[in-house]
Amino acid sequence: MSSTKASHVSSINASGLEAVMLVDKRQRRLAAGQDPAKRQQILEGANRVFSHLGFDAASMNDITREAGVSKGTIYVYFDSKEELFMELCNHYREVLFVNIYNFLEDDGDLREALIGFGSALAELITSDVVISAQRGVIGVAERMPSISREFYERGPKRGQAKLRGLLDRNVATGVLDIPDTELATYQLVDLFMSGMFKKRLYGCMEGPPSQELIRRTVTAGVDVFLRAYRPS
Amino acid sequence: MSSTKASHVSSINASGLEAVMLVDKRQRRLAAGQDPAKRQQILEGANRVFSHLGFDAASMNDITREAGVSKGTIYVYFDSKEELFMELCNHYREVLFVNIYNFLEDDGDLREALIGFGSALAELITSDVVISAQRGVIGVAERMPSISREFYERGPKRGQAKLRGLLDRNVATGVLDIPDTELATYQLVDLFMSGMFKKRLYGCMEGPPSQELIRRTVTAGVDVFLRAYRPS
Amino acid sequence: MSSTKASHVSSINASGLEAVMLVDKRQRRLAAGQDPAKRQQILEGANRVFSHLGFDAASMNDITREAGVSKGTIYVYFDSKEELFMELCNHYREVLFVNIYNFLEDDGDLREALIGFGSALAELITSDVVISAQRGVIGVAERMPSISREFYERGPKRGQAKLRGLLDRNVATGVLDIPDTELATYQLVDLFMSGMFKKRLYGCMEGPPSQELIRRTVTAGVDVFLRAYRPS
Amino acid sequence: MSSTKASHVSSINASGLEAVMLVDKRQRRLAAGQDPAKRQQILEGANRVFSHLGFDAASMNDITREAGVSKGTIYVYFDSKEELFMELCNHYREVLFVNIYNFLEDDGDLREALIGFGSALAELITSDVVISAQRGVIGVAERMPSISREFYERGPKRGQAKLRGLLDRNVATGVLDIPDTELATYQLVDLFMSGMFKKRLYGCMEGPPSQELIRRTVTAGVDVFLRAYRPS
DNA sequence: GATGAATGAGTATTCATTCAT
DNA sequence: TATGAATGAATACTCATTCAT
Repeated sequence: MSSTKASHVSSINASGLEAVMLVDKRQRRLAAGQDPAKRQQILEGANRVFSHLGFDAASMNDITREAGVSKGTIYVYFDSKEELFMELCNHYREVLFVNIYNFLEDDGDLREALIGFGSALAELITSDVVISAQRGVIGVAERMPSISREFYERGPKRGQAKLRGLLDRNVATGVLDIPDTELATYQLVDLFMSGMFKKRLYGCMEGPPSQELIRRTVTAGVDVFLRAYRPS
Repeated sequence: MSSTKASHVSSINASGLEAVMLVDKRQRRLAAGQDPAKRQQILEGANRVFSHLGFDAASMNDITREAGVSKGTIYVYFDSKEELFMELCNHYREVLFVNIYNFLEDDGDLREALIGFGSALAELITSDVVISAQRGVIGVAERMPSISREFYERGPKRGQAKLRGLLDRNVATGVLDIPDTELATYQLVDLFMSGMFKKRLYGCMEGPPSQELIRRTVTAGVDVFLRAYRPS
Repeated sequence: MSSTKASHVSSINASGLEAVMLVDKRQRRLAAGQDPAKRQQILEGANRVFSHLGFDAASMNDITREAGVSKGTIYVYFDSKEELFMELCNHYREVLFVNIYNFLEDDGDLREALIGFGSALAELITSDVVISAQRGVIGVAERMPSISREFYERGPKRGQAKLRGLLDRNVATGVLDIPDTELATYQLVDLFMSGMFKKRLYGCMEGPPSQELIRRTVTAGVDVFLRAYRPS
Repeated sequence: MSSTKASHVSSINASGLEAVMLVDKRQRRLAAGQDPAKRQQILEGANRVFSHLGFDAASMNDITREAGVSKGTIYVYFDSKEELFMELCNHYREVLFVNIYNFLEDDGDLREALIGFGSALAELITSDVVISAQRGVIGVAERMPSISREFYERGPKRGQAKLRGLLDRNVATGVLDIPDTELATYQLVDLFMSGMFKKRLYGCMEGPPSQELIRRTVTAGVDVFLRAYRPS
């Protein structure tokens, strides 16, 4: 299962995004700034550059080179470097988190469901792509608060809500005994990646954690959670 | 006790740092780059600017203006913008974390000790100063990994080690039953500030959390931890 | 003959260099840093500024203003101020010395040939353009020895070699009796411009010497040389 | 004889300049900017720095360090960096050329006298100290023409006059047959150091020429001169 | 519509000069 | 009087943005 997810993260660029490229090639020419394939091409180049360098150190020339489009063209699609960055964040947020919530639909065993979702989430959030994105977004949080806020609210927070729904349902059926499910959700998500998230963010863990480490951490986290919140 | 600490964080600038400024004014003049008061003045200005703008967007001119010193003077005290930033990180790390570990020396009630330490740590880490510092450091992690890594290793990681000592001692005496205390330490620290840390980092929580919210979150976290790891 | 050359030196900027500017204007646009006219424009501005101020005192802003190009453009054509200066030296060396050696091909009367070549060389070397270049190059000789060395080796030294060839041929045919033609060549070149070169270099002679003065000095020098080295 | 001169050049700093330091130590304190020893100390430091770096690249801090005086003190003795440089040039010109004309007083053999004087002059002018000074002076000739002009007029030119006197006397007595002794003087001086002066100035000859090379060059030059101007 | 050469305000850093001690 | 810390204008160089082609 988590091996399925593994391909999820790493193939984001290839599959998740190209869907948008199904352009109607019949029309002779697209209006300025209207070709989704070109837009996509720019976003992908920008992503590679911003990921490696961060917002400030990335130059529009770098992006130009990486995307294979001219400077002028970029400015037709995006008003400024800042807007390009914001759109990039929005874009990836949509794409990355789109499939992750399926794990929560399952009505099978609670522990299994939590471990499955937790593993997928932990893998995604500690992946190179997402760590870079988070760093970029956190780095400009002070200057462009809306970007990072939105990133969080539409990304992690939405996951939180879905997860909370699952917990609520289990509280209702008496499987769990949780006084404050909002707080418990935060706790559970943190427990999913204890010892991995911060290390990754600060660069103290070189690459993404192994499947095995993720599985071990998530399992331990879920068990702590269940021992604490299962009715005695 | 934690209320004592509360003043600790918010008065860092006023109390913690000015101690150094008690310079013997009798001596003729201080050597170039040797006046601690001036050094402090520069660090404080730099802190304000870096906090608001991040490393890249902050200009030395901004810092000059904010610190009220001339450009030349800054370069007498710090070799470069980068060094100034690193020194700032080191400085605050030293000052901020210096007193926090006292809570772990207590040999009183375990739950009380954890709640005391957790509250102090959560307050510190979600404070404006420290959030800004973390953002700055995370923002440049891709390009200057040594800075952020060092920040983590000398800050959070050191706290982790101290806390783990306490857990180990309680496992030895049979008060706790923990298979992997390293992992458990990470879990506990995350539980201290579930729902607060990320929100703060991403700018989704405007100011620092209230004393009351901290206390509530920490207590809930500690209780989850103890329920999960207390021998049945 | 030397009057033909006279126009050579003073019209260098107008004629010698603009030849390159005959660009085919049909092509769409020239690649960055590839337009010879613009390159020339920058070199001419730089020449004016470096000539008046020397390498260090000349600022890139001055050159920007004088050349009528933007700073960015200069940096597309030349990597640095230093490189611009070196290219300028190379450029003028090539252009200025290109036609001077024709006088040495002549197989007419030796005295006439020496006077013709000496006049052309003296006029060139004491011209405003070349005096400025030499000053610039000598001024940085201590710090950037490669520039000035190259200037000498590709400029004066090469002329020396050609001239020595002529002397060698005349020694072989018994027209001259010279024990050391290398030294004799240096002597002859110095005799060409005795009393003019140093005065010009040190700024003691305001403008370039008159045609008449050059002719007189060169003739006298050649006669000294021939009296000394003609077989008795 | 030329070995005596050799020590002349290399001991300039030690002997020639300290004479000025014979200060009357009885007076309690010297007026600001009036202590010749301190002035000398500054000039020596400045000389070392300007020689190695040239006018522009030399910083007042370098001079401060090298001279062992404070910045303020330098500005008491010299109004500006520029004035310091000018004074330095004047100073060294006086000292260096002061003893060289003794060779011209001799009323012995003409050839011997010319070789003696020529050797001393060539050694002096191609010495490290004087080459550095000339480079410095030539490098700023465009911006500060008075400095370099004065350097030439009081240095080389004055020597020229003395030498011309000797030639004139020999023309009067029929030993030489020279139509234009002014020009002949320039020719003779150039012949003294053919192949050495320019090479040294442009940095194509690493250190000062050997005694042997000087002797050889001067002798050859004098012989050319005499063959050309001795009455047949 | 797409291009990329040109622009010039902005950057970090240096250094001649001043002036409080 | 001598000092050297402080100043801030000036420097070489970069890069987001524009606009002629």
